[in-house]
Amino acid sequence: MIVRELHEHGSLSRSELGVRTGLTRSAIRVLIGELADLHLVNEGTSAALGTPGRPSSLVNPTPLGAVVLGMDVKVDSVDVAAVGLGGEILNQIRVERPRGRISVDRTVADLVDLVDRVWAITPGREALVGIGVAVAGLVRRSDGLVYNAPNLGWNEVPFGAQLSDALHATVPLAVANEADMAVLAEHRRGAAIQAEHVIYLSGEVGVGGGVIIDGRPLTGLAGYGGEVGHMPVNPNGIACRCGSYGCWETEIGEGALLLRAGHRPGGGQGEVDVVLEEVAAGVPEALNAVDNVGRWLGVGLAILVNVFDPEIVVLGGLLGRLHPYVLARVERELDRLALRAPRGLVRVVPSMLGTRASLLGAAELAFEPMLSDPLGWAGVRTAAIAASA
Amino acid sequence: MIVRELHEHGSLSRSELGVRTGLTRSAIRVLIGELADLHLVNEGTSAALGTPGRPSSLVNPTPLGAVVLGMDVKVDSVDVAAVGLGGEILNQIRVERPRGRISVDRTVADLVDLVDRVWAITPGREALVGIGVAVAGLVRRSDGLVYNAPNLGWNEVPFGAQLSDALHATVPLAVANEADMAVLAEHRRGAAIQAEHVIYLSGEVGVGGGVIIDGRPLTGLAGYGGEVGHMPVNPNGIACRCGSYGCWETEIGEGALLLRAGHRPGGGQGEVDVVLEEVAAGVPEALNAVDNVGRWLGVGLAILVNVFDPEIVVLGGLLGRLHPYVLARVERELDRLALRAPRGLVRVVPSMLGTRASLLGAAELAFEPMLSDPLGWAGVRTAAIAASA
DNA sequence: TGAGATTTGTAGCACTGTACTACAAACATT
DNA sequence: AATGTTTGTAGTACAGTGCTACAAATCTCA
Repeated sequence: MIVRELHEHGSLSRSELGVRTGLTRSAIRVLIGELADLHLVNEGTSAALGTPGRPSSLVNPTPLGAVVLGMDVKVDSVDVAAVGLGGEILNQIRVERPRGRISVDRTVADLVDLVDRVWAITPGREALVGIGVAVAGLVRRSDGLVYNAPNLGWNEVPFGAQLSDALHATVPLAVANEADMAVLAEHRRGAAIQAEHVIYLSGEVGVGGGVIIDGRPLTGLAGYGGEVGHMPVNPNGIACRCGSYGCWETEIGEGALLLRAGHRPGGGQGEVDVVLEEVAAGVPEALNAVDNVGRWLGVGLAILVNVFDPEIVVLGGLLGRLHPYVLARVERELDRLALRAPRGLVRVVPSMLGTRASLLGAAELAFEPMLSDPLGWAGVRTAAIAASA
Repeated sequence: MIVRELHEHGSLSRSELGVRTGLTRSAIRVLIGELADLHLVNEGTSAALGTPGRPSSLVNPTPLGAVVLGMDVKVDSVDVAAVGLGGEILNQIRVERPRGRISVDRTVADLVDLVDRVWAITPGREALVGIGVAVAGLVRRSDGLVYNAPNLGWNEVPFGAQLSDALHATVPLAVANEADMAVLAEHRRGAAIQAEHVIYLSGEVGVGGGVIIDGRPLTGLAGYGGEVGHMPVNPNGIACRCGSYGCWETEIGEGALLLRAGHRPGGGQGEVDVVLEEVAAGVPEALNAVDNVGRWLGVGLAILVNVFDPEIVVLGGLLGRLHPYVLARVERELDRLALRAPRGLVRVVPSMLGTRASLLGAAELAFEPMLSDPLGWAGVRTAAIAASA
């Protein structure tokens, strides 16, 4: 509990830790001592004052006491970052890659290369406790199988196993869906801090979704949960590349926006930028395209608001950029279509972490095994080092 | 953990309890002793044999060691039952009531009356540990406020407080949505035992939904979660009595079925029975009506399957009765509209508990405070008795 | 039919983790 | 400078669980 509080909230005084965990000063003292011995926390000077009484000493998470690798396989880029305890990005390196089919082997090789480059400039390699990878596709959590990733052209790829082998990983490696990771990051360090019921929508090429319920991520049976992009919302809708019809993505995705705005759908980021400029300039076709996105965004969100009774909806990626232009229309559709009871409790806000959300979320996922049992984890690590010596 | 295992699973041998809880024989022994002193459990004769070794003695939950009242406020009936630890219904009494606006005061009075009648034939009143009430409407969990219950004509009624006062309740009273309770019961004692990811659909007059994720009920921020009946699924759909348009309920609810089958929508159970007979007899209009329900059931379930990645969908109420007639069409729509990954994992089955599901679920909810801390709860009760003496 | 194997319950002891208490330290207030 | 407040420290006590040895109850096999 202590390590988790410090990791998620940042430095806290001993007394604040006592209040948050419910432990007494005695217990806090013993535990902080153990964690300090493991270099997971360190005690700083007294906290800020202003109140009577002896000032409480500040307990900090030691960034280099536990380090993870976060990775993000996006449609047009790949990111690797080393992240320290407390969530600080130690170093991050990105490579841009062309859109379209990109082989698994090539991706694994790129990631291995980026990892080498990150370690070259990052201390604390021996403190590595986990690896997390966000992928824009459907991922089976148990083994990191990528069931399919249309934007990458992958189908049933044992990506987790392949990457773990290539990295000669000696720590847990977890693969998960991009939006699931983004909502985790926004929940802990972004726009949804302190919200326990969060819906996140990522509008990249496709539309992904991530959900936090009661503070816990929704994964579903196998890890395919939260896939809202392919909810059938329009029975009269067009065919979707997923094989279905009238998917939400066909109405609010990048392609739908570009098409309705009179641009070629495959244009990518550059073309989207043009549309956004046109919107700002008041070009009717662009305004109309954005309005259509707003309308269908509202329809789909009405479903999700009824189903989840969330307190906040976070719009990321393209949808985050569109937030100022579509908010009014979205709110109107929600008023019209969602049940009044849950509708009254929800706010729709843009992402705070932007494109880094899924990368940071992958890092958070990588911390989980250690956070759930820091002492046990450290014990195992110490034993392994002792055995190898 | 021990009391919960025994309550949810039924009698278990000591050694089975050890395996399930991870406790050693020593710990089990001490704890069983304490629980036996509180009359929550009792030890029976040796379990069935066939294996070598000393036979393990069987531990039973004592039905009268902890008793709850479960209540169910339905559209055309009200139920009250006394339920013992282990889930056994000790006594249940129902009164039928005409459909339509029924006043809150009248309902409270009916419930108080039924409670008196149940206690008159039920021993163990002093073992009461909680009261749970299922209501066909939107309920705020924190205080039992019924935000609205269209079939009862209630709006923003402080039902929980009112009922608790009228009963002079000295134990926790919780009010919750009918379908949320039904899924709880189906999960613990019905069609979805051992499934950790469950979607339940109740088709009564309206369409309600309940969801279990990772073995835990989805409530949402205030308790309004799981309200799938008013998901907007048909943008071209008709106005719904909730004020929105194209709600799922307008396509798969009782009214939609009756209307399309050429019967008057307000006909109630009797009229539904006629339609089902017509379906069995092969009347084209009725078959067509059922097919339409199947189609839209599939569309909405495709949404839910994508969002939740469940392992089982349980159909209750009217939809449960329709299950054999609509299953094929539902499966076909799922194949067409849902993502292949989660779609492949899900089964669609009828309810096992039928009309008693929400009543049993309400009882389960009532057990929760005691189950989360049986010893503490018993301590409080003992102290209260001592103080009153 | 009886000896050994197997599994379980019992009893006592040890260990771990946390709370409790008293006291010292560091600050604000007056 | 005295007093009150809050926090850290140290020692002790207590509760809960695991461990070990032993007894009890059954099955298996010669």
